[in-house]
Amino acid sequence: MAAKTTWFQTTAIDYPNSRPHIGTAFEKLGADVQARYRRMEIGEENVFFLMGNDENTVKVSKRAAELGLDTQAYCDDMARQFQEVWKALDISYDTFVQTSSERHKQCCRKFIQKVYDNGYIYKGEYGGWYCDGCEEFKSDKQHAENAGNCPTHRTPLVRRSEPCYFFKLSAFSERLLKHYEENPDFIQPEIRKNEIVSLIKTEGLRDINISRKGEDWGIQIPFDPEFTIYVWFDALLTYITGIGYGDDEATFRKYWPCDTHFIGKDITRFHTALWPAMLWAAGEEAPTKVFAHGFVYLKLPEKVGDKGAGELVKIGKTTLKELGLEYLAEPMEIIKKFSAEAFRYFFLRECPYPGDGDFSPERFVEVYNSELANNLGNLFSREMTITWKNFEGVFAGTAGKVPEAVVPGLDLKAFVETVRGHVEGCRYNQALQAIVQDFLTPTNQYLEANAPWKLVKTDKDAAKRVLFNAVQSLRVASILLKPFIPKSAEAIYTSFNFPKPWAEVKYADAAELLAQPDDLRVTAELFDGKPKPLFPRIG
RNA sequence: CGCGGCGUGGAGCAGUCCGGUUAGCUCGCCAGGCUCAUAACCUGGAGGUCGUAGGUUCAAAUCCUACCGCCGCAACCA
Repeated sequence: MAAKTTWFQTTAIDYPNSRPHIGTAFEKLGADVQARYRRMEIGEENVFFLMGNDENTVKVSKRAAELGLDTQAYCDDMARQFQEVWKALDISYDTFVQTSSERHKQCCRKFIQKVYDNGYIYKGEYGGWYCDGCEEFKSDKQHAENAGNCPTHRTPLVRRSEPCYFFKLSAFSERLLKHYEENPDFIQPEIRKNEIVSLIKTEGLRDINISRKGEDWGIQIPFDPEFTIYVWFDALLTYITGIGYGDDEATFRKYWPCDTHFIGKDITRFHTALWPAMLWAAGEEAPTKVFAHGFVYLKLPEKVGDKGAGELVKIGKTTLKELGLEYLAEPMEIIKKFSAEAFRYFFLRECPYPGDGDFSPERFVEVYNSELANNLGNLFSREMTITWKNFEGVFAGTAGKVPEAVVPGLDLKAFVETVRGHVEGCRYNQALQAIVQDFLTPTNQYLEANAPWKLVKTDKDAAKRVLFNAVQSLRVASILLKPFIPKSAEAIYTSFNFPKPWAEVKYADAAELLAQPDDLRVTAELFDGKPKPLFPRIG
């Protein structure tokens, strides 16, 4: 089988009816680590990371109307705000698609036309509970739970049916099940796959209504302009319009099929059932993998202990604002208060990407202080300082010398492979745990056991060797940490004259201890013989 | 019987799929050490009948059954 030499990944596109919160940030972070890792391994030019906003929904136009804004202007401003947050978090996306963009609309129409021409779309009638106030259909569940009334307007819902277009999703049940079976990694983690399989087996798939009538916001259906395209049918297409489907065939063919769609676990069924079916209906391949990550829940101290999902601004009956903690729902505030690197590290270390995780201010400080400040940051500081004090930052005579291993019993190659496996499997927390516990902590122990600050008084060369060896741990760790905390990792790596340029390091470079042509030396700028703390302690 | 997750020393977790060395790790706590370092780092210690009750087995946190408690999702909230 021909190996694909490119890597294409996406995150779910977000509704811009409110600003991004830590939950959405969590998804982008996990995806960003993967993109950065892939770029290290196969080169910048072969990786494409797509993100975007999902704007063609009635909710967005309503929100804009509430604010008295033009819908498009509102969308553009939200897109700007979203990207501001993603940039502050160092999310390294290559393109940001707005579904209200002309290119997306055109490509979308081409796609739906194709599906229509292929006979997978037919006209029918859709019936449901309708609210005149909301101008939308409510689910049977909402109808039942609110005694037949609209939950917001408190007026009776009326049974209404209207013509619409259906997509023949039901025609793909068998093919989907077969696809899951033949591609066991298609849906990750496995738990989500089991859910979908049992869902299809027990409930089957029904044809879905992919049109809305009489909306002025959205994408018109090319073969019947009275209708607009149902948001999901349009949103999913972002993943292909963003890489040129319908107008840049070469780029599209270079990257499709998608290597991984990163999504939240709640929208698994859209991505693993509807989406492949849509693609097949248009004669395209299904994506290679869909990774459904877990959610982050705010965990607040004491009585407020209620976990809030989704709308994170609301915790049970209390709002964050009332608690004076509103900044917690705003990634920007956390970044400003601490740092993007700290934000990245915390979520990636603390919350298992495949499962759910908690965010609490106390835990945030704890993880930051113990692992970033006390362990990694302090290790960096002590090595730099001793080296500077005793050798003016130069390890004279180490040119051509191969460093010795500092962690007893650790097979470096195997260790790097373990970390690599965790990264590729999106088990970021385990990757970080391994780096800290199995590598950085033992390096601190190595320094303690060999006490170069003492040894330097009796055997200066021996002390130099110890430090020279220990510096390698910083090199190895910085390479392994590059996808996670890019800026800090770079700061560590470039504090020495390691021969390989930072932009070119790969995970494989971390697996070997090699001699370098010049004497190793400290190149970082020091202040009074000390480096600037990488991670100042909090509190 | 809608679907799924969780319950392991004070807190947060790993281990459970493929039962078997003294049940690991982080934080906290106590006592030492060290003093190169961001009051950091290192060593040692106290603290757990692994939700409950049964069952299988030479042997169970790990497999089976029942029960209790907590939580999330349920087709446009990541």
